Amino acid sequence: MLTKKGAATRLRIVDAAATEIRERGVTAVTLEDVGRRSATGKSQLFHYFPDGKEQLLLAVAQREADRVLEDQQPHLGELTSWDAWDRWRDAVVERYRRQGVHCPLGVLITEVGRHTPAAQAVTGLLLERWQREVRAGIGHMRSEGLVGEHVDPDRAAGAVIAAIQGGVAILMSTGSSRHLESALDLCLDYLRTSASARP
Amino acid sequence: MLTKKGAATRLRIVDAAATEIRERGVTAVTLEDVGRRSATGKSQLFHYFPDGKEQLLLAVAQREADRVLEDQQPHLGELTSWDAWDRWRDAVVERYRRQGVHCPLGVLITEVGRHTPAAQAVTGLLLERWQREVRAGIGHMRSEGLVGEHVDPDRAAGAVIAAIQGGVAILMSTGSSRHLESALDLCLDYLRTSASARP
DNA sequence: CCCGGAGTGGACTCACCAGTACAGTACCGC
DNA sequence: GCGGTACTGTACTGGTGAGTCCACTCCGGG
Repeated sequence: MLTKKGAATRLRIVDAAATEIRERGVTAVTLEDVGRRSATGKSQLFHYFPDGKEQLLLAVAQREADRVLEDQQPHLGELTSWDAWDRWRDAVVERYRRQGVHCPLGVLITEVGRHTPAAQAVTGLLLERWQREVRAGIGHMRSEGLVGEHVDPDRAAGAVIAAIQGGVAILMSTGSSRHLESALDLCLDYLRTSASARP
Repeated sequence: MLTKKGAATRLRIVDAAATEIRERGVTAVTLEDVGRRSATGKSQLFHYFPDGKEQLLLAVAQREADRVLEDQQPHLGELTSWDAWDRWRDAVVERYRRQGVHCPLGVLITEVGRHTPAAQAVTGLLLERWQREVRAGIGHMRSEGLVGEHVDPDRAAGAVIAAIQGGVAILMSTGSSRHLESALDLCLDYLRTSASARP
């Protein structure tokens, strides 16, 4: 009950919606805009997303969430040396700098996620996966003695994720990546110096 | 051209809008809701805010921005000892924990601020004022030798602000203040240990 | 007291947009 | 090729909400 053609159309709709939202924000985008961009109509849209706009937005959020982690690979998966951490740092900054003022996921969350548990779950899962990878990296560094014993990998990873989120939030509203860079650098500096600091 | 009575009504409208937005989000709130809550009507609303909803939202954003800093006082203004920093930390965490899932300012920014320069200026100014106060605190600690010479107060303050923003963003989408606390603690720990760390 | 403008009430317009109805067409299994 | 189901186009509906209009009241100054 979903032919190859149908799947392609569905994908085209999600893509179109994601692009429109990136460019003009959730509120401004109408289903007609999505239809125009994807060369479809309302009937297709409701055919593939019977619950309408909300369901479509959820699909878009899911897609954007996946993309967030994809864009950090392969660096995020192999945080096993300070060089690797620096490469990852640069990749994160670059990714968000390129994205600029538009944070599709953030907007979707504040817009859709507040009241629907499903959308909230998307963010929660993303944060969890993200934090797990960072934590693994910190754990590895610690086991090699490159990060102090007194550092709790989970809390530190949480702090790093928060630092990135905040930096991105500020980037979104000011257009400058300075805060993001400062925040990440402070975290990395903290980890680096922790090995020799008091326990 | 604005009697005492008029000023009171205007204030009542802004208050009502702010409360409604806190409770139900920007998109969900209609001018009728605001009217009902403030015991006014559309005519008053447009009397005091000729440019309609956008102007009202801007006034609300302004008000919320002021409140953000107010709520951190007096701690924010006197970051002159580690005890004071800890009190401030607790005040920030408490403030946002109480605010919970609703970040009126954040929502207003993502909603209004993206395209209107005026709203963007509100955020920009808030961040600037905030960062200046934190920077002053770090500068003071450094001049007393409690923070390392190699720490750049401006960058560190930027990182602290970003950490808070990110912690709050995560608090908003997950309901847990753990990330906010971890992020702030990491920053404070960084500052504390910087005095004895390698330059 | 009375006049002008600030302040107020509420009905009305108008546009917009999510969602629906129902038509027709393309594709797949048999 | 044939039947049914997946797919697609389009016109329509119904509700909603921003912004307008105008008649009215209140209040302070002269």
